[in-house]
Amino acid sequence: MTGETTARGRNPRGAGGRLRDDIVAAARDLLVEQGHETAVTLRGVARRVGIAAPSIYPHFDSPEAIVQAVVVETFHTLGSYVSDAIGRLDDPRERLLAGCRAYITFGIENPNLYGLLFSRNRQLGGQSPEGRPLSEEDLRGGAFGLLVGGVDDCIRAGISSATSAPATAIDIWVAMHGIVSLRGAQYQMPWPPRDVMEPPILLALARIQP
Amino acid sequence: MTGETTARGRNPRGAGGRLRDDIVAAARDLLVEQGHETAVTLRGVARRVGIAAPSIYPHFDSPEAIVQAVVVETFHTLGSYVSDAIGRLDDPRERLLAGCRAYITFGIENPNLYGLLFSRNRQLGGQSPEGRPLSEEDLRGGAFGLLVGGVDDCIRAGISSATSAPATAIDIWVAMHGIVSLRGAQYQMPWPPRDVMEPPILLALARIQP
DNA sequence: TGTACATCAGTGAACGCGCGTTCACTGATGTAC
DNA sequence: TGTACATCAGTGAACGCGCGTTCACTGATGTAC
Repeated sequence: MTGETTARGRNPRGAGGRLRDDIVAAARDLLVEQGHETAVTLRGVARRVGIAAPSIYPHFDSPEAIVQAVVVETFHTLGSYVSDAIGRLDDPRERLLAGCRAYITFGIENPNLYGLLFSRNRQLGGQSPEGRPLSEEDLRGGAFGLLVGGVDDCIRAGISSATSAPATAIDIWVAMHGIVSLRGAQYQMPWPPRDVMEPPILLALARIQP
Repeated sequence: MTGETTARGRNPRGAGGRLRDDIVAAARDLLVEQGHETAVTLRGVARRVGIAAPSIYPHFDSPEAIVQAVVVETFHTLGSYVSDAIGRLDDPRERLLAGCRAYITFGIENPNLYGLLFSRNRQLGGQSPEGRPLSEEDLRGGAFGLLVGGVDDCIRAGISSATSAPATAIDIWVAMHGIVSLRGAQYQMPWPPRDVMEPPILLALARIQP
């Protein structure tokens, strides 16, 4: 995530794909800094990368397609982030809490990218005019899939009294999403420290006795 | 909330303020339809109202100021909506559930306006370049204040084991916000019916035994 | 080994559009005398 | 009761800007013969 405008030479033959990566990285940087989807303009991205505006067309049909590429990348990043956090833990309760904590941390540390993932009119398979729809796989195989698995492990271990892992995962997900969104947007609220606020919410919704 | 472009005559003397209301209504309509804050352009609003673009300046310094007026209006609408829902109920548990249900209903039925209220860079007192900051009063006296009161009533009635009404209200608020945001954005998810999903979440977070 | 050619990875100028903003103005209506 | 004037509630034309998109082009590099 460098994001500086650097002098760049022409790519060697066969490495035209490098420019594609540079374009996505520049768009990501613009989104991180500006926050708004409208910050990603074709000319703005080109300036950032250090190329002429029309040079983007061989790689992306529209600015929206560039944003979509950032969305796909960010879903993968978020999934890896959560996956890494629970990777070396055994206890199902600890795994669940650690995964949720990682999810929320990612959202708080990357509020603009996180907001992009779940903004209206950007849903899985939905409205976006050009971008290819995200498959259910993109979500199921990602952070949400890990959450369902984490809840299921707690149910099987007998520490959660929940009856449906997917329904319980949805409960937890909406709470995590609310925490991320509102902490990011309403930073003037007297928020309790995360370690005080989050575990009771998560355990209550996971139907785990504290 | 009419929103049609109508022929309009000049306002009589002393009624210049009417145009202000028309401008805010047009901006609200654009936000409802388009969803994005960038849909509110000075020229677009003027077209919608049926006036020349410069005629907006005596009433608003910038498009952002128009959006801010919609935000203020919407906060009041949301507060009234919740207030009406709990108005004729006595039982504290019923009042809390009814108020929460109304909040979520407002959000689901007005997803774009709701999203505007809590979008990043639009927080109480924050970043917006021109708009006057929302006072704490705007929130405290509104829906969030009612929520704190509702939780407090349940604690005093002995049906909630929560120890802090404000902290518990925050827990409930983030969950409601998550429900509204994600139901609006991710309509492909297999959402349970609201009556099945919401009360258990709200009661669990309110620390009320079911 | 040379050389003509194709391809790749872009460039630079130009276009039309909607935008925010400015400026001088217009014409109805109330008010002072 | 008339009339000059101030004010209110706007208008219309023009500007410069950044945008997406198009078009013909350029120059390095690999490849066929």
